[in-house]
Amino acid sequence: MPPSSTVENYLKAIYQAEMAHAERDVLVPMGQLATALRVVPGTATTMVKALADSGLVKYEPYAGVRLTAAGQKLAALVLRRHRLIELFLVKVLDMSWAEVHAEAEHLEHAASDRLIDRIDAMLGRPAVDPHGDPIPDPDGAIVTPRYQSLLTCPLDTPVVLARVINQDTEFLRFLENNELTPGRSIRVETRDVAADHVMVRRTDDQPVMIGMRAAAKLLVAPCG
Amino acid sequence: MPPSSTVENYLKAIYQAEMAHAERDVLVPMGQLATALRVVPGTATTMVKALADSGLVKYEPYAGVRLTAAGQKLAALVLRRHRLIELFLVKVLDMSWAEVHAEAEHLEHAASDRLIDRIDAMLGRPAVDPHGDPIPDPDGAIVTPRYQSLLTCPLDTPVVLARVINQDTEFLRFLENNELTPGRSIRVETRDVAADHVMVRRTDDQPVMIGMRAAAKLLVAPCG
DNA sequence: TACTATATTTTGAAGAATCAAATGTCTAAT
DNA sequence: ATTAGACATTTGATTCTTCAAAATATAGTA
Repeated sequence: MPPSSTVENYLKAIYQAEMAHAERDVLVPMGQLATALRVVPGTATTMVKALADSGLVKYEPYAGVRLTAAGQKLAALVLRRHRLIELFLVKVLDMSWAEVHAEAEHLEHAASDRLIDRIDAMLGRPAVDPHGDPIPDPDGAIVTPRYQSLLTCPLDTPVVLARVINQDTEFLRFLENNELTPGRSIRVETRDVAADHVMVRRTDDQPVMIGMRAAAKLLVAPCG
Repeated sequence: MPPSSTVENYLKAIYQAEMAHAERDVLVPMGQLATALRVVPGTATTMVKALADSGLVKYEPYAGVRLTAAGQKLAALVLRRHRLIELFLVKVLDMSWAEVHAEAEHLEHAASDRLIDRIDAMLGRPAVDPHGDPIPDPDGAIVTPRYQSLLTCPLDTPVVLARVINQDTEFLRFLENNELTPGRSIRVETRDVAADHVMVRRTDDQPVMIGMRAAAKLLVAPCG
């Protein structure tokens, strides 16, 4: 039988936690996983042991969990569904950038491969979703460019906003209101570690001030 | 918390079983409900008792079950989601008439009111789905015209196909292949009870032969 | 090294939804 | 009025996912 949506959510969370690190072979600690899934730690332990029995993850007690190849593929396919749905909702149903994440969280478990392929075709086989997150292909393969963030990119150099790694509705609304959406050109004018902020200037010369925690979630590519 | 999809499915099944009768105040027998939901009878009994405790149905032991007003509303809203999704999949995603039912069975439990309203707006607040089933409004109100079927309509009189009460994929494919879809004009030429068939003629003069069981599932309205 | 703080696992229990099979009820025909 | 056969309910068990709280392991500090 197909994986339950609970299983899909665990795999997705592990996948995303692994991706948050540059190094390969990271182990996701149980506590972090439990927090991400909003369950108590014991629940995550129980569930991860079950996933390990199904061969979807490698579980190392007291150390953490890592996806197997099978688990990675399944997780990537969930992400594929999620991201195609998000883009579809924005492009076709004209929903807001900020609200589609929550909607896709539910629909990703209900949409058939058939439907997802239709959506994919209608959108012209897109490479990224509205947040700039890459969309895995039907085999689960995914290309994830390594971007710099607003914290690491060169100062006073035009860059293009490529990806936002934070699905929080309020944060996305803030970005939308300030025209800081993927595709936009900007440059970082100053960084003040003491004040914990980054000063960004848009092409229309409007300045936007962003806290460093938030700035780390905005990824940029060299201009051009 | 919102009703589980299991609860939604029970309510929907009861609603549809009630609708299958012309009389008001029918009691749906447990066996029929169990069959519709593909569970053993005992499961249906257990579940229906829980629904009764939530005030969604009236349960009469050994007699059957009936929706309360609250249950009716919830059921109608599930049907609303289901039918809008079906129509959307056909019109916007160009999916086949025959395949959207199964897809909608899953999506109906995952789509938010927000999304459903978007879809409704995009489709121009339609009154019926691709099978001619009426779409309840956002309050759960529904207008269900009483049609005649191919078994009861006058002979040799042009009528328009209004509704198909059977979601079986193979049957729908058969109808599609024979151009017997809602909106089409036809007339019934002969009925042969002994041979158990009805002979229908399309506007293009092509004859189609249909068994009586199937003919009962095709509802028609007077022409014009 | 011993200790403490933090993270993790274990244990026991719960609710939702299901099944198999035993039991009970109803109806209609003898 | 009895009873066979159909239908419905009950009982006991199972799977999945979760929690609370007790028990245990690990890592860092003194």
